[in-house]
Amino acid sequence: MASDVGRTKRPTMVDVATRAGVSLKTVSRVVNNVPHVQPELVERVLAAVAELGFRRNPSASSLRSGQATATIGLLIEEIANPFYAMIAGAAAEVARQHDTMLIIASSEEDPARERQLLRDMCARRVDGLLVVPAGDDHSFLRAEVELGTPMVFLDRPAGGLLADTVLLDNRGGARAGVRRLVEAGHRRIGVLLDSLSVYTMRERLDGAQDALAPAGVPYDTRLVRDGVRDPAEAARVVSEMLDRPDPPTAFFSLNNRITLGVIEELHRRGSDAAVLGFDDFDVARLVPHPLTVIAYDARELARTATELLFRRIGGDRSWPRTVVLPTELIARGAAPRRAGHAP
Amino acid sequence: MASDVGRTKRPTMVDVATRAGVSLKTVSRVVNNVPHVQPELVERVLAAVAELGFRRNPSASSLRSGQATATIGLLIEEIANPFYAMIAGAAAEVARQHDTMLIIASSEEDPARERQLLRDMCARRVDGLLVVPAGDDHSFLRAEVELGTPMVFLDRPAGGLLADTVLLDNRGGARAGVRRLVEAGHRRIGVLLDSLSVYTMRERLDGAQDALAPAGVPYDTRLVRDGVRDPAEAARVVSEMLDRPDPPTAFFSLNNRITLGVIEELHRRGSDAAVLGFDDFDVARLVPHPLTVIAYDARELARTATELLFRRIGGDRSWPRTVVLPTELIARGAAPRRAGHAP
DNA sequence: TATTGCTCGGACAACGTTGTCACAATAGCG
DNA sequence: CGCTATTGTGACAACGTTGTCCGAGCAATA
Repeated sequence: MASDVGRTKRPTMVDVATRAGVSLKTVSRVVNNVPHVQPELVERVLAAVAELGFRRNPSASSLRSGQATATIGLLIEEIANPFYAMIAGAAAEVARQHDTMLIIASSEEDPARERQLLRDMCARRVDGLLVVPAGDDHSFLRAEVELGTPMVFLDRPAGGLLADTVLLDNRGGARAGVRRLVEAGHRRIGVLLDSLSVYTMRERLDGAQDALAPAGVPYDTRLVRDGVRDPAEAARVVSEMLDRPDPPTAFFSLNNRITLGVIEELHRRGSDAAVLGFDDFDVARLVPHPLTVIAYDARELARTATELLFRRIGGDRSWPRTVVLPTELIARGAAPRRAGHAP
Repeated sequence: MASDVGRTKRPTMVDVATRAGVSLKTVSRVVNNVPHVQPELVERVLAAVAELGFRRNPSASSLRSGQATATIGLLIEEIANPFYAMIAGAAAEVARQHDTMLIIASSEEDPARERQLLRDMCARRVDGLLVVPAGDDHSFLRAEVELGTPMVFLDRPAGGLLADTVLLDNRGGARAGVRRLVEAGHRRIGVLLDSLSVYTMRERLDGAQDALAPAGVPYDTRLVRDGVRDPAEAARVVSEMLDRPDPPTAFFSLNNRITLGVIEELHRRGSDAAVLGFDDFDVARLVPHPLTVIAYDARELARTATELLFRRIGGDRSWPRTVVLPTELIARGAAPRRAGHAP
């Protein structure tokens, strides 16, 4: 009589049990695929589950069992950035293969926010955490790690915490790219970068210096410009450098947003300065200027990190490891008009 | 004595209560900011919380209170796609303003997977759901909606379900763009699109037809090509159309991936056919060919939808509404060389 | 047929939190 | 000074699920 009153609440296992005429525990067993339940009962339970539209309450489940929420967290800087979008896509794909949901949170480069978000995700009992660090102190996570939440850092190393890390060979890539510029005869190379406070930028700049020194090319700080936030700013800086008495014959841009601005300005002026850019981008081959990019596989970066994370979740207790993925030099853009450099 | 044994478990409110010398309930009150607790006790509890590193277990919390997990779900097609990345970014931003986490799941255009993911997110008791539909039947969500999970659909309408929806004016945008082509004298316009099974593509094609008919331009099905999946395929189709006896003098590309291929091929051939593309993209102004794009604000789309969702979560029970956001025509790319069309 | 061994169902408690209710302590009033 | 309001605190149960344990049922064997 009263059984169908109050259609407002979600069905529970008790409802299913009543409907199927079995005990609560039997429903639990069926739902959790525990073997040795009579096939006939299994069928009755499944029928009841379907009829009532029952779905297990994961809060109750993970509260009782104390384990697994089938969720991993990904902390990045900004999801709208294509680089992180690719990271997220690859991580989601691997997560899916493990029947796991992915929670994505953006730190917006703010260490305080990063801290809060990471704590929040831990409080949600995620099974594991993928982190592109924003701050440089992650010792506050040590307690969580000891409590058993596996973590893998990617793209940048963690600060003050021994943990699995997957990085790109920023330094080696920059070194190889700049070496090629130097070998092509360039001796004045303008370098534009976003912010030296970011690990990857420092590595890339170090790589550039690595390549300059052995070739006897002086490191001219007037040709290195920090704080270039967007394409417009990059264009301005390029313009300014080209107006100097001895303008650069080549530019090294440390990320792809900057590369766009550099190319735009060079194209506008009809300059034939060489451009080397860190980060490939999908329309690179369409740009109206010859361009060499230091490319890497962001998806592979995320895939490697996520697989490592799942190994940890699966119980791998070996010593934390650091993986460094290679970069690759690729020539892109319009064919060079003819590489003639200023004297 | 035994109180500090087993440092392996997370501290609970009971631990905090013991430490602070108050009752469990008082801890709960402090943690939940319930007023009328003696300031001194609040302080003691907070101190204990800090010392033990306590964080509330959200599983237990939401199990008991039956409400709010401070999480919303976003279902999209593929997170690595820049369009969806922007959607996700804007949604995450609004979610953050509401102290809410965002779970992102990708349907990969698979209705079965969409269904499973949506159910899964509902089972997780998300506070609300943002959905870019992949399938065309969402009646299976009716039960969830009635159970009180608010949902907002965006970019495409839901099938078989009355729900809040935020769309772009695909049809109007396409109409305006094609009208401009027609007014410029084009009478043979090649149309390239991804798949007619997608709502937005159908709308855009309809919009194109809307513009052709009143101008007396015949709708030539030989100039409409479905199933153009990637830039390479688009380039092939363009090449083929240009080799016809009466080649198109303009192309309308229904998404930006196609636009890239179209432009690449036109540029390669040195053709000056006009290009109209749906979707703006960040390097559009760099492309070596004049180009008009039908642009829209994807972030605004997501923002509107997410804000609507939070209004629902906040208790707005008004009749479901549909919002249509405008598009805009923008001229991009290299300046036209001189618009001379074939006779 | 009695005994053993094995399978499988069900009663019960527990996970960590919060809502309900009742009680203690204090203040306000006649 | 005793009575009621008001405020602050705690005992208890409950959320929905799962682990433990016991015992009923049944087949195989002596």
